[in-house]
Amino acid sequence: MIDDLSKQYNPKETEDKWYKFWEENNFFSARPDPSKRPFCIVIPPPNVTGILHMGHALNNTIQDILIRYHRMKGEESLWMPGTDHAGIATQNVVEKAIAKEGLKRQDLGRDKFIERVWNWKDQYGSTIIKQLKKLGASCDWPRTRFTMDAEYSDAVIEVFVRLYEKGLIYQGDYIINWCPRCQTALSDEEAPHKEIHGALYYIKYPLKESTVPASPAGRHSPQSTVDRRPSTVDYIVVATTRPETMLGDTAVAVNPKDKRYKHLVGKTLILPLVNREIEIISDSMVDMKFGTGAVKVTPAHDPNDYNLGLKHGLKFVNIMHPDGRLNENAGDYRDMDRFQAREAILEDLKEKGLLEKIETHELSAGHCYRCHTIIEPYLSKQWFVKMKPLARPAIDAVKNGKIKFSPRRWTKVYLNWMENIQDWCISRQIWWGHRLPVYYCRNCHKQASESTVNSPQTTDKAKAVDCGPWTVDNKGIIVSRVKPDKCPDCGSSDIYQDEDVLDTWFSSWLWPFATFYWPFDRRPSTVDRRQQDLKYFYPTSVLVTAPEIIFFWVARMIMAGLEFMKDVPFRDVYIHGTVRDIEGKKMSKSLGNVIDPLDVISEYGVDALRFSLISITAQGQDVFLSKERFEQGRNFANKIWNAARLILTNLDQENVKNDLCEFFRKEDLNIANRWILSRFYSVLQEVNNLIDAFRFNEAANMLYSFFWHEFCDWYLEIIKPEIKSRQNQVVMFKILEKFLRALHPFMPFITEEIWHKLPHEESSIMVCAWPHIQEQVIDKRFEKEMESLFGITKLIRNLRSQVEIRPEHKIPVSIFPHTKSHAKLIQENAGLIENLARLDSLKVLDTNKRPLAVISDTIEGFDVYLHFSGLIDIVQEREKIKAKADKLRGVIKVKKERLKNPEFLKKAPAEITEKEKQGIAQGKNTLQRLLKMHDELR
RNA sequence: GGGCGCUUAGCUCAGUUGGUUAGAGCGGUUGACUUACAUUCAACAGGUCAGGGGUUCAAGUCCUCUAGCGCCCACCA
Repeated sequence: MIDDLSKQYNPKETEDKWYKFWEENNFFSARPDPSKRPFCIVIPPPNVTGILHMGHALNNTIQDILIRYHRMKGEESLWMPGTDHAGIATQNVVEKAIAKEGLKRQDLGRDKFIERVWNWKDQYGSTIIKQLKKLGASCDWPRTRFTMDAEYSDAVIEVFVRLYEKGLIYQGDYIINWCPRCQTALSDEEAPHKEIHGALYYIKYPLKESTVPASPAGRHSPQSTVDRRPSTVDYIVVATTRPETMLGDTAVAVNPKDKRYKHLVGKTLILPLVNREIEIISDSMVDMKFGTGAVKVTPAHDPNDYNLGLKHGLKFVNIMHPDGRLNENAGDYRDMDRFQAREAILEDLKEKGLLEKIETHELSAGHCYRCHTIIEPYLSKQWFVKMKPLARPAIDAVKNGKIKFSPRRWTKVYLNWMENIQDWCISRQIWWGHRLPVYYCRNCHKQASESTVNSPQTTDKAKAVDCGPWTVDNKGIIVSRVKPDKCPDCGSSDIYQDEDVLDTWFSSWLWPFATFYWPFDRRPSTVDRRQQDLKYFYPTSVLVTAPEIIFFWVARMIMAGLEFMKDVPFRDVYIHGTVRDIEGKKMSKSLGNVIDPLDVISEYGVDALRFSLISITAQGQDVFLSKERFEQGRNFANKIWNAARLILTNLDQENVKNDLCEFFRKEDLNIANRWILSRFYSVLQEVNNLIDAFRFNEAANMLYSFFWHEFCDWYLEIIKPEIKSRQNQVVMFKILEKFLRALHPFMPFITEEIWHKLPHEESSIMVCAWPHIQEQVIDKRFEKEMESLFGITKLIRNLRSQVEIRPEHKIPVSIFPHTKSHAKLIQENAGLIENLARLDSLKVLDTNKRPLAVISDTIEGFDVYLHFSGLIDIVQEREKIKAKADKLRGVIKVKKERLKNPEFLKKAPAEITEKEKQGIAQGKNTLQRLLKMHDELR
């Protein structure tokens, strides 16, 4: 059992083995248990198309730590897994796949295409799950849910119908974010704005009839002073960043206060290239300072202009096909791509002398979050959720602390968004997703199919509506959980379903309860057990996620939870940082700066990946990664492995077998054992607090430095000479065993592997109890005393190193302890120091009279004399001592001044003043000794 | 245009509610194959905590201003 321990830890031999073992034993399974507290995390469902990246690795490691920790603490801990159907992303992936066969989705037709997506999902959809298993994720896998499962879809439909019935879902024609490549509407969140280097084009719009200017109006560029002398105004200059939209202009607007244009309001312009007559209107929305102060109004292609259009009763001229080409309303530019048309239009304007100038202009435009195409603001009929009523309780829940964000600063981000929330466009013109439970009676609602302009099958019929707003006519619209047989109004059976599907996030926002099969009434057979599950685990405990999906998902889950469950979906939201490369760039495939977690796993091991990732993730700060970072984790695993080897090869299992729970009486323990026990439980206490506060990196680093620097470097070295003593056997075994438990959530595989080599009762470390704090063994005095002995040891090592005494050369050392208790400490532990500092002998002096031929130093409570007769650089030594003394003098001076300050004495707490006093006394003492040494050294 | 974060050792970063002489990992220098580990051990070097001003007995930590970097949000054509 012991001989097979190799010198190096080999993760490959353990990882798959133990994962299989855990799964086979159902250790990840959680069931409602009234005798235990529930702890539940729902996984942020990765896309079915997903491949594990560092963001997943970090996110899921944190969740696994929490789950394993709470499980060991005796809470019934459920980690609910699943995947997201990720409408657009998945559709894009499958479209790419069939493109290799030369097919478009339209060639297959809707049903065949959907079938292909399901096939694809069956074949590749479990990749990400397998990878999460590789990471060690202890999810309750048999519960795995998919947002397109039949039962999950029931929840989606239920929610749609309820919201519709409550008047919170409506259909209407609005300007939405349109991706011409994906050919679907997007929500505002799915169209993030990015800076682009654009231009501001100044275009002349001729007046139908020239007028004499009342003032030098009509010329607006401040620079143009030379050529400004038209006696008449025969045009107005407008500035635009998207000249191609001029084809859809139906007005030019100016500010009513703008003196330059006051006399022109109401006059008619001739829209160049199109020769449409358009009116000059006035509206306070227009910013006089921007551009020329005159703005072209394109109600069908700009959200602001849309509002102006409604307000002033303007025409809405749609000039674009859904794929971004211009339509028949664009005249000569018909069928050109929107950017191609821009060039052509500019060319033509220039030729006609109507392009006054072009300025470079930085602007930001929405980009499709799936394909990065520039978004087109596009007028179309879509479905929306009214958000304000849902937001109100969700704001309250965070404000009154029912939900807490960590780090706290995200609260503000959340509240800011919530308080300015806009209605949510939820219909998508793609095929992969939940069909809207909306049906139309062809008889009552003749126009319905025609107004769904974006539906791929519909013709690209241009939309030139005379005026708005459109009355939303609900007649003939049937929103229903099941397809109705006939129209409730007219009785017609000519009924068809809306072609659109729902935004993916419209299913994700139900995740914390839909994964528990809510609503139950639709599947009565399994109601009882499932209801119990939901009741027991909802609200869930913690949501762990990245900042970029606070709006997409977190905020919406809170709203859905409060609306449908009447309770928050989770109590804590832990937001971790974004994983970036070493230059601070976001890791992405296109940048080619990706570090693949699977590569790291095969090179360093899962535990190394997890530990390194966690230890460098400060709370909420972004993570900057390079591959070398994983060496620390690998080295730590190796260190643990080798410490275990040492212990196992020296452990007489009889010593610990029969009395696993027995501790020696405290008084009988030697100082090293007392010390390490005290340290372990001190550290454990901290670790508990840190995990509870989501400070995982600090917890991990605390365990690291305890194990490496205290347990291995000092403790094991101390007991090594007497490693066979029964007391040492029991304590070293105990500490190792408890430490492995505490480390298990961070490094599950190596801890399990070693656990099985130790004498043990439980079948797996992951079902062991989290170590209970033994407060009675925590003793700060012993910790201090031990530190003194370490201090002396270090001081001797330092002196040896200064005079280059070879390690194998044992030398005599004398110590003068300043007090009786110090003397006692040294006398009792002389052997220990002799060993640690490789001494020939350690003599305790009763006077600090300096022996001959020594170098010496002093630390708190002790003078240490190293007997050495060789040559040393006396000048250098004296300088070192002097420098030390000078520094100390400075410290003493500062402290003295502090103590002289009446304000300090009055206001500082007693313990601080006391500390200062002690500090001075000790400092003086040490200083005196240093000076003495300095003088004697010659 | 708002909001947030960062600036601490050569590099990458920790640093809870303000309280001894500011820490870690990596890197550097020196020495060591000490029978658990060279993925190791020991020792050393290295910091005006971005800059200015303020609050306080006490500031890396709180306030304010400035500079640089980064992120998020926003309908200025």
